Order: sequence, then C-alpha cells, then structure tokens
Amino acid sequence: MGHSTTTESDDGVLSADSPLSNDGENSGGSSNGNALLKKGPWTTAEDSILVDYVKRHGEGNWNAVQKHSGLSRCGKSCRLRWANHLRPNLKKGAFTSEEERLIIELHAKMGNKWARMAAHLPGRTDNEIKNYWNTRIKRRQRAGLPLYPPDLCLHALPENQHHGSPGIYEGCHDIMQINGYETPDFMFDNFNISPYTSEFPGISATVSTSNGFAPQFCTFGPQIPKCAQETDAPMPDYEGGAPIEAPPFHKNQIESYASKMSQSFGLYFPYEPDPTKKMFPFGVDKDSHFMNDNILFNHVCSAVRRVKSEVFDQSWIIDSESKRNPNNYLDYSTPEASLGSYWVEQNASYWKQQGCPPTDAIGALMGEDTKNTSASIWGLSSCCWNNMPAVCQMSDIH
DNA sequence: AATGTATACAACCGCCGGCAG
DNA sequence: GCTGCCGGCGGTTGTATACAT
Repeated sequence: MGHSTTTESDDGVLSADSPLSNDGENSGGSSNGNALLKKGPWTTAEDSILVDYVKRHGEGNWNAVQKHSGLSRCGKSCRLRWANHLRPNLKKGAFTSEEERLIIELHAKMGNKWARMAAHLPGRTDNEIKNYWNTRIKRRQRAGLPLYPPDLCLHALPENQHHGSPGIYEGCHDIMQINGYETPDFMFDNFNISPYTSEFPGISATVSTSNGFAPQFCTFGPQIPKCAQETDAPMPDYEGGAPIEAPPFHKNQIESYASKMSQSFGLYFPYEPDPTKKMFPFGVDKDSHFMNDNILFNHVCSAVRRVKSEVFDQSWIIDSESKRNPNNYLDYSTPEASLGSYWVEQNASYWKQQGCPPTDAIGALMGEDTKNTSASIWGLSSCCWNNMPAVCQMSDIH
C-alpha cells in the first residue's frame, strides 16, 4: 500500500507497541514518538479484536479501542473499519438496479452527500455509494454521456434557473460542480476554442471555461455508430472541394434550437470576455445588449463548434469566425455547423433533394444502425435509462 | 504471453462541526 | 469566547483484479 510514508494528521492518540503492530507484511505504520500505528489493510485478527471490542463496549469512543484492546490502529481507522465492513446488517455485493436508480435520483437531489444518501440505502455505506458514483462518473465521462437522464436533470434544476440569476443558477451548478466532475473536452479562453481530441470514439461535446463555467449538463452523448466511425468515407464535399450549397440556417432557428438546448441541459454559453461580469444563460433575456444578434450568433457558432464527431477529422475544426457567413447563415462547408443529429438530418434530406445522396457514413448515421447500436454506445446495461437517445434528445430541439 | 486499461474496492487524509471543559 | 478532542464527511489515492489488445 502506498500509505506507509504518511503520518497521522489529526489522530494524535498513540499507544505503546502492540502485539499486532508489526504483524502485517504491508503494515507500514507511522512513527510518532515511541508508538506505531498500523496502516493499510486490516487483518482478520485485527477485525476480530475490533468486533470483540465493540461487542463489549459498544460503538463510539474509537480512540479508546487502541487503549483498551491493544489494537494498533487509530480511532478513525477503527471507526471506518467498523462502519464499512464489520458492523452487522451490511449488505454486500453489487448494487441492484433498483439501488442504482435510487442513487442516481438521490444524487440529483443531494449532490455528493454520501452519508445522507446511505441513509436511504439500508445496508449500504457512504463509501460504497461514493465509489460507485465515482466509477460511474468516470465511465460516463469517458463515454461523453450525460450524468443524469434528461428528465431527472430537469427535475433536479431549480424551477427558476432559466431566468439567469447567478444565484438561482447555483442550485443546478452545485449539483454538478460539487463532485468536481469537469469534462474539459474543450477549453474556452475568451472564445478561443481548443479542440480536444477525446480518446473515445464518438461525439463528446463538453465544454469548460477558464472562468469557472462548469457545464456538465452539456455533455453530449455519442451518436456515431461504430460502422460510421470506422468508415473511411469522407464527408461529401468535405475533401477540399467546393462546399455544396446548403439550406440556410436562419438566425431565429438557431436561437430557437439553442434556447431549447439551454433549457434541456442548463446549457450556458459562456462567452463573456470580462470574467467579472455575470454570465447570462443562453437564449434568455433576449432584450439584453448581451444577447444582441451578433453575439447571439457568436454563441451559436461557439456552441456548434463544440459538437465534434469522429466522422469529421479534427482538421475540419477551423476558426468559425473566418467561416461566418455575413448573411447570418452558418457555413455548412465546415463541420462546426453541425448541430448534432439535427444537422445530419437536415443535410440528408437536403442532399436527397439535390440528388446528392449521403455517403455510407451518413447513410449509416441516418439508418437503422443508429438505433441498433445506440444502446451499446450508451453504455450501462444495468441502467434503466440507457436507451435514452443521444444528444440531449435532439427531438426536443425540433 | 505480455502489456495496457478499466473497474472495484479499501483505506487514508484533511477539513469541519459538535461538545465539553 | 476559546481550546482541544472526537467523530463524521467528502475527496483522493493505492492496490488488486478483470478484461482488452
């Protein structure tokens, strides 16, 4: 174990050498004066001593355990061992699907209040729940999946969050931020966006900012089926050719979509060069100077740039400012204009109209393969909401 | 078979609040 | 009110194991 070099910080109670203090090959132990406190994994002998002590003296007064039993463990360690492993009525084994669902719900309500959550799960310890959640976070973060199902996400948000008050926002911010779950696939630096190439073969459009924006709600699920990811077929007209004429993406459309995205995910568009100014939620407070047309458009460009796909090579990510159409249309010649599946659908229908059929990759995107593979892409088979469509239920945006 | 990676689990650490003196 | 002790809590890290390449 790697704990042997550290010393106890706030458990200053030490004892004389105990018969068990050196019984473990991995014992480590911290030297403090003339005593050693063992660290590392507990042995069965130590367990039995602790169990016996609690039987005789009851729980509590953990620092006395060492004194009365000769156990060379600090009080904290004893309490933890008892609470997490030795006390009766502990439920062992994997979480049931019902427990998993409950944990997700509780976390949406409470945040990282593991002890409080454990109170709702008889036989489970806060440590177990915490470990489960941290593992889950990593898994979903890696997969670019949202932490909560959308319905839970919305319920977890304060009703008035959309009004843009920073104070009001703290509620949902807290839910996501307190666990330190940041997914810096992109880092904003005053609107200069740096694409981050995820190791995960799918879409991951999460954002973070250098000024405290932690939009975990913005995590987008992968949408690209493996068959599409693995294809070498380039996007039509993306290979250095002249961009095809694309249907115009009107500003009010953008505003509408983005507003719904904002509502669905608590998505905040963080462009504000002055970090001292409060952020405004996107699509809200349209009368504000902050949300004038140009800036609104900038926000959308910024947002859609975050949507990246393995179908598109990263080289497609180019500076949107230079690609901005002065007529307030998104330039479809760049994948930065892709707003998730909506973009694909729009283009697919448009290509059909134009007699320009999609490639295999796009065909796969639009075909049944998407449905068939979505479940596996979305991960957790044990999760009752693993069939949630990718990307924030893009149908909501329509 | 060797190596790398993901996951589960256990334990420690630092901080904080309650409480008694 | 101050201080020290104790216990609880959440964050973090280390290790073992399973699985993939």
